[in-house]
Amino acid sequence: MTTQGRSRSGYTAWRLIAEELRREIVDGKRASGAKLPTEGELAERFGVHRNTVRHAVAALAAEHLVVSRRGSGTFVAEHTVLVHRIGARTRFRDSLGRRDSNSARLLDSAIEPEPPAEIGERLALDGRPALRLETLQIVGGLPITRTTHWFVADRVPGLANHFRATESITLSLRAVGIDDYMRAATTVSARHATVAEAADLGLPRGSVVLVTRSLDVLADGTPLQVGISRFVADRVELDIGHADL
Amino acid sequence: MTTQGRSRSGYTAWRLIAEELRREIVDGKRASGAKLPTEGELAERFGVHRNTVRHAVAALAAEHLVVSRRGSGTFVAEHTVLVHRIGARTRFRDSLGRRDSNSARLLDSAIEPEPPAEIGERLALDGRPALRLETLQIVGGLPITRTTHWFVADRVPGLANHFRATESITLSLRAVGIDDYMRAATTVSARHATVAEAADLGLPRGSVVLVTRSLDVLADGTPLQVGISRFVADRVELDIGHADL
DNA sequence: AAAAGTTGTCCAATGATCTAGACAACTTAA
DNA sequence: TTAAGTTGTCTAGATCATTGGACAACTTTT
Repeated sequence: MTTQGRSRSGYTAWRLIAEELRREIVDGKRASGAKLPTEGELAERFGVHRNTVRHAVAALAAEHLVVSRRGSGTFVAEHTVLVHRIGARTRFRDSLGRRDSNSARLLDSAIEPEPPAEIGERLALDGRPALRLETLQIVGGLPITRTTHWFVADRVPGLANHFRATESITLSLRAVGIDDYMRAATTVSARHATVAEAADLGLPRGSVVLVTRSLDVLADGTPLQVGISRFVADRVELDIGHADL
Repeated sequence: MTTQGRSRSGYTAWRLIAEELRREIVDGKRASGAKLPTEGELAERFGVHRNTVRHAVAALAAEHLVVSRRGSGTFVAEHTVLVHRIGARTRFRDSLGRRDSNSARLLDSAIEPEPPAEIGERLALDGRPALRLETLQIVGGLPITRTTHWFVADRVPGLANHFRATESITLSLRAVGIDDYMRAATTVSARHATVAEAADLGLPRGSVVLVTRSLDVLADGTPLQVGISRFVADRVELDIGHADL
C-alpha cells in the first residue's frame, strides 16, 4: 500500500496500515486465531519502520481485534460480523438480537414539540409533538448500533418506560397496543462517524458508520416510526431481503 | 469538534475538519451555492489556525465540493446525492443511469479458470471457468461505482465486447440471449476504500465506500451473476425497495 | 474612492510523527 | 540447554504538520 512514508493524505502512516490490516481481518482473509506476519515483515511490506507498524497494531489491539503475545506473535482475536436483515418485516431483535448476550440501553428520550421538518413530514405530524428515543444496541458486549427513533407522541404513551423494561421497541409498542407494523422504506448510506457517534459507539475517531433511515407503517399505511440507525461498519453487514413476506 | 490541535487519532487536524464540513454539505445542512463561514470563523470554531482550515477547504475544493473565490468567499458547489434503488428488479442503468450524462467503462475482463471459492459456490460453477468483468460507472462526469462482475464463462460468450459497445450489462446480456433475470440477494457493508479503489474512483485516500454484494438469478433460479460494487459513499445513497415488483 | 472584508501566498518557529538502531523479555523449536 | 525468532521499551535525530504573522490580490459595501 503506502510504499513511502510521505503521504499527504491527512492520515498518519500508522493509521493507513491499521485500516489495511483491519480490512483484511473483517473481510475474512485472516481468520480468528490466525497469526499476523511479524512486525518486521509488516514493516517491510508497508515500507515503514517497525515502530510505525507497532503503532498500527497497538491501535487494533485497543479495539480487541488482535492480541499480541511477547515472544510468540500477534494473533487475530475472536470476532464475528453480525448480519442484520432488512426486509418488510424487519425487527431489530429478531435479526441481531437472537444471540447469547445482548442488550439495549435508552440513552435519552424527550417529547419534541418541533421536530426537524423532514421528520414532521414523514410522520405526517401536522403540528403534533413527536417523541424521540435515543437507543444503543449492544451485542456480545460491544455496541453495534445507535438509533434515533421518532414517533407521534400521543400515539405511544409511556413508550420510553416500556423500552427501559423490555429493551425492545417491538415489545414496547405491543405494550401500548400496537401489535403489527411493517417496514415501508429504507435508505442506506455510509460516512465517517461524527465525534458524538464515535463516543456513543466506543469507536476511535474516523471510524466508518453505516446509516439507515427507515419508515415503519401500520397495516393501514399510517406512518408509525422513523428510525435513523448508525451501525458500526466493521461489525455489521446488512442483508437485503428481496423475496420477503 | 476537535478543539485542540493535538489529536493522537492518526488523523491530521485538517482532515478531521474537512470531513466535518463534508458531512454538513452532503447531509444537506449547507445547500448548493451557500456561502461557507469565512476561514477566520472556521478557524475559531475548530480551534485551529486559519492555515489549517485553508488546508481542509483546499481538500474539499479538490473534490469539487466547494469553490473558493478570492475576495468574496467559499461556496458550496453544485452537487447531488444519487439515489440507487435496490430491489428484485434492480438494473444499474435504470436507477442511476437515467440521467443526462453518464457512461460506463470496461476496465478489465478475463476468463478465470479458478475464481475465489466464494464465487464458485454462489455461481454453482462446479469447476467451470468464470468470466470476470471490471467496470466503472460514471454519472455527470464523476465516477460513482466500481463493480466486479462474475459470470459462468460459457453462458455469456463475448459479453465483454458487447459491454464495450452498449455500456450496459442488461443490454449485453440481451445480446447473448438472456432477456430476464432477478436479484436474489444483496448484502451491504461499508469501509474505507483500498488504495486501488481510491485510485479507480478518483478519490482521496481514506474515503468511504459502500459495498454491495449481489446475486442475480434467471427465472428458473439458476445463478447468473455475482456482483461486487463499491459506491462512492459521499455521492450515493441506496434505496431499499420493500414493496417491489 | 475609500474602507472593510475575504481569499491567496509566503516564511520562520514549534511540536508531533516517523525513522533508526540497540537491547531486554519472552516463547518456541532444535 | 541453546539458539533463533518474536514482541516490549527506550533514546536520538529527521521529517512533516501546524502555528503565527505579515502582506498581496481581489470583491463588496459604504
